Amino acid sequence: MSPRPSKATQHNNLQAAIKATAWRQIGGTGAATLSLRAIARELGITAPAIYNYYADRDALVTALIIDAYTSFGDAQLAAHDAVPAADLSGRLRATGMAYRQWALTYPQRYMLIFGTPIPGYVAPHAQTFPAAARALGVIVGVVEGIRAAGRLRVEAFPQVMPGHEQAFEMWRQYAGEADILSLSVALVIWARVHGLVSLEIDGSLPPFGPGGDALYVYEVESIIREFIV
Amino acid sequence: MSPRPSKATQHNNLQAAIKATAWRQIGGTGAATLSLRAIARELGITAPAIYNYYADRDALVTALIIDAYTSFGDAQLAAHDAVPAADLSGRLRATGMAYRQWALTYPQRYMLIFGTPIPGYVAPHAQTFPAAARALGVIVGVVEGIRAAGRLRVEAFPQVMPGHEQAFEMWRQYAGEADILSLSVALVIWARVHGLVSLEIDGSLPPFGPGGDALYVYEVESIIREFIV
DNA sequence: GCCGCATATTTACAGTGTAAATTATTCACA
DNA sequence: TGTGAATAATTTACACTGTAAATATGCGGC
Repeated sequence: MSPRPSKATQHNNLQAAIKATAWRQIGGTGAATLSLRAIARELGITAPAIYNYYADRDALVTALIIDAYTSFGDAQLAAHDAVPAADLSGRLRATGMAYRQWALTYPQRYMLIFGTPIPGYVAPHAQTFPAAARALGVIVGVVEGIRAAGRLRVEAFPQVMPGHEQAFEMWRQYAGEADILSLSVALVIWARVHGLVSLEIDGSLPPFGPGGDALYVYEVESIIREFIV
Repeated sequence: MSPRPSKATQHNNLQAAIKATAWRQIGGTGAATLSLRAIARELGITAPAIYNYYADRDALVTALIIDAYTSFGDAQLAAHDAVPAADLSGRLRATGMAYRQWALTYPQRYMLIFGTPIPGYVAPHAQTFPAAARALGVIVGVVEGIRAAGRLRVEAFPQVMPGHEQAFEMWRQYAGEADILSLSVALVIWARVHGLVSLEIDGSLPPFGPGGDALYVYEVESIIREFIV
């Protein structure tokens, strides 16, 4: 085989094909067993060829994580937009339910985002942050909407440690203007749904109710009752 | 070097030494980069020698997870026993705070338990369950104490899906007698603290309050207010 | 004294990511 | 149109990984 294939036999977009194949393998055996050589094998090329498109395996994983966040954000935005802005609790409920639904539909993507799928890999927050903020910013926006309407119930809610407000500045930049209180409350809501969902995906939770989602529904309703006045 | 070292130069307890070395490496570079060969190198033996003590790498990891759960359980029990049984909210607060404290003290152990540290490794729940139930059973016991005192506030709390009660039978067996409602409530409490702690360990949360623990304290107090009447 | 078991070593194999050198194709410009 | 540079792949090589198989040595019991 010639070192450089003629344009006819060449993948028109190898960069995308590599990512697509990676997703297929992740969907099968999980993100942990992702292998550059296996991807290359499936694409009929050799492993080092991938280095023309991704600096190393970590760069590929980072691209996958960003894709996953984008897919996640799409689901969040769709749920958000399906409810009229006036229905504050409806939007919180819709985005909350969509959070779990997306995670259960794409458990591998969820673990790719929130787990530590690859040995030695640490997510470069600087690169993934925009996509992450877009996705998680939806809930932030919902909470901000509640606060702007004067219906956010919080008393003595803790404030971020002095000197660490900068962590929230990035959020504002990517997720739209939002009060620091809204951001803080959104964080704790995020933590609650994330806790339940990650345990469920891990198989540590038995299903509740006839649909298996009763515990999650209970928690979402509990969040609505606690934070919306 | 002789295939079998004379008893003088031999480790008196190689099984334990292997585990200890593994812990040291995990404490350094994290659980992801754990390597049998590196452990052997550090102990001055060859890698296959480890197979005399652990069937394969997964078996070693499983032993480490059980150890981590045991350490975790010790911390939970210590916090539990430090508060008199009559102080229901005090016990819930103490175990809740100890949960985060242990996780921040041993983040690698926490990730070993709740993450997916090794490629292709899936925790054999059947083996880890006893140690896990001992640790997580402390909160179950606290909630059961609240319920037995008639001070558990729940309304319309969801019930486990019909046919899945068996998942709770195991809990009862290892974590002591407890009402199925107490187990269910303990699960959702567990999910809440786990959500916050895992995000904090992941670096996704900025510190709150002067001590950095204000958001967690807020959540624990919120749990106490919500579930104790 | 010898046999057998336990405990290691050596060797080997199939993987992995990735660096370096090489080669063929394609494109831009004189 | 021809030539040189850039591009996109190859082959080769290295240092790892877990682990299976065969082998050798130390030690305790008959």
